Amino acid sequence: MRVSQLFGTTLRSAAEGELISHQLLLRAGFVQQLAAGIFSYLPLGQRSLEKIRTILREEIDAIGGQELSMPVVHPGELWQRSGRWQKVDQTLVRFQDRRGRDMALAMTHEEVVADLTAAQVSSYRDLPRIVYQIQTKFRDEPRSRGGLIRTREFLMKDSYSLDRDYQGLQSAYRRHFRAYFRIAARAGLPVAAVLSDVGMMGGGMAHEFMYLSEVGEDTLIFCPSCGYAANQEVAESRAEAAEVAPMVAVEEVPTPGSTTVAEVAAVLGVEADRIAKTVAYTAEMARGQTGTLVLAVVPGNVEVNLAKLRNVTGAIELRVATEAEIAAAGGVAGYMSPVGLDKVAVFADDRLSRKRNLVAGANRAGWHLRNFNLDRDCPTATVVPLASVVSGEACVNCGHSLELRRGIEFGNIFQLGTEYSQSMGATFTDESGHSQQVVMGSYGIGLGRMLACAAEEHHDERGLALPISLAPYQVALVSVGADREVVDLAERTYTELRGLGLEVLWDDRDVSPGVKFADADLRGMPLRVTISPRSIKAGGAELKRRRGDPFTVQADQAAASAASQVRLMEEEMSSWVDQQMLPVEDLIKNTLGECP
RNA sequence: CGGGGCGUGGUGCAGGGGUAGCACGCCACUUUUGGGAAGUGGAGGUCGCAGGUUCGAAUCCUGCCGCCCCGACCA
Repeated sequence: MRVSQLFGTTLRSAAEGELISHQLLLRAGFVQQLAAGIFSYLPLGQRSLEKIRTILREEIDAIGGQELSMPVVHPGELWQRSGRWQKVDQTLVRFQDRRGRDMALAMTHEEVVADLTAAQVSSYRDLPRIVYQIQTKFRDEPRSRGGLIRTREFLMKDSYSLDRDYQGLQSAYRRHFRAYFRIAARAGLPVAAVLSDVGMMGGGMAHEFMYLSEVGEDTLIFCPSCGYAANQEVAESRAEAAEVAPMVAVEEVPTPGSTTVAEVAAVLGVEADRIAKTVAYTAEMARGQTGTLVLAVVPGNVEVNLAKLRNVTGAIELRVATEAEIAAAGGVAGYMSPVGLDKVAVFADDRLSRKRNLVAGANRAGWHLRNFNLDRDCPTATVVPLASVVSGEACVNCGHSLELRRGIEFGNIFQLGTEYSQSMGATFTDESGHSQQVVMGSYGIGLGRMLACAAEEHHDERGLALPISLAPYQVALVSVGADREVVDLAERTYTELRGLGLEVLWDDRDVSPGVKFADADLRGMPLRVTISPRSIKAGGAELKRRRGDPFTVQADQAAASAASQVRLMEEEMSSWVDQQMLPVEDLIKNTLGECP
């Protein structure tokens, strides 16, 4: 491709966006935004995306995946059958066709896969199978973020495993686990697998693959000693020993004006963790239904974990209750506790049941209670882990002190089980002639996000520095000036490079050399071949890696040398991948157990 | 949805009741050609939208819309 013919230009500056990946992808002319969270991919971005597609196809094919393609528009009836029509909030875009039928834009494809399976699979001989597609999803996120990190319309590789039993599911899960590490490594991304919430997918175990980054939106809990890794949404810590002090009678104490944990702690002279903090939420149990009040009680030094609360309440949406809602239930904002509020569902963090004689609200303005004991004073509470794990708490497995990191979710894997098979009637006949439900797994990777992560990981002050596996072109050919000799050699080298099967972007524009170099760097071209009066005088052509030192090769060897440089970079990449894969088998054994 | 910020040529910005400006980019010609060249000439803007105030609105007022950032959600 000649730059003079390329659709799309580089920009000197970009105002939009905080994230470096967002800015660079805009400036390098990879993407252009159409609306909030909706992007076009320009030819350069499209080529990088195509490389990602190829990696995904190769790796999912390698574990037995078969590519297919499913619709973007689904009949609402399908989602009604699975129950998600009611469960999922506005993230699922609903509309009606001309006949007034409910329709939905695909945000994921479990329903459709299960529906396909119902028709295509009928015998145990038809299992196991893995099917996948690389296709557009639309999720009307409340807020898109960080350029390509979170968009509303995005490309996703989604695969689905179909098995006759849970042992088969384990095997498919494991193969995806391994493949995801390879996929990330081939994109130059170091990732960690963490236990995760199943969210709207339902089902059993789930892992997220996280690219560790300070700009990540997720908080992750790691144990440096035993390798425990979990998203904070589901992370657990080891329980402290129960206190043995005798329970003392409850006593009301005045705390006028003290409505926060810090204020109450100061007034009463206790530590924050000696306070039972009560937070009221309004829980929406189904779409369109009026909310009901639920109380979450946690130690004053930690936060209520909404993912955990959502799971334990079964709510589809939770928001902090208003003062009016609290008052309607008999509570007083700032002085709340579950004591005496019989009609409200109460969920309490298990840490509280091991503590004795705490401070709690008195449900009376200006007053708190001393000597609150969860078991005695609120026996109706559901006691579960409800608070977020914080840095320094003890690992559930080994007791070592836990650490917090930030990460961007690049992919996830879910063990779904038979939930969708059941609602769509995906069954098969086993050897004994009995009908069984197909056991499903679901596995996603966002392509645009993967590109954004790669840009976060691989850049410098000059621009992108994508790994050769993702760069839109392997070689930037830069011709300097319009001398006959230069143009002839450039023309010849361009032809030869392409003849050798290399992807070349020739900057043949009539602009100054500085512009060409700056653009090649900004676009992150892995290898630069410069042909100029100076390089010819020095013996031929100059080769330079994106972050390496330049060297000169003979004119008639320019293409061949460039080709061997490219091959070298590809080999380096693949040995890096091998190195990344070294610990993975042990990791699988440790996190998923011995292979079934 | 709550909070904050911003909407002015392609891009980045200034202006703040009376002529719409700057830089980069773009077009033409000339001179240039190793790290975002120089000169000359030129094209390009319903100042987000609607209403209002005013002799007069990009500017003031009201409402709406859009985008970015922070929170609740996700690949």
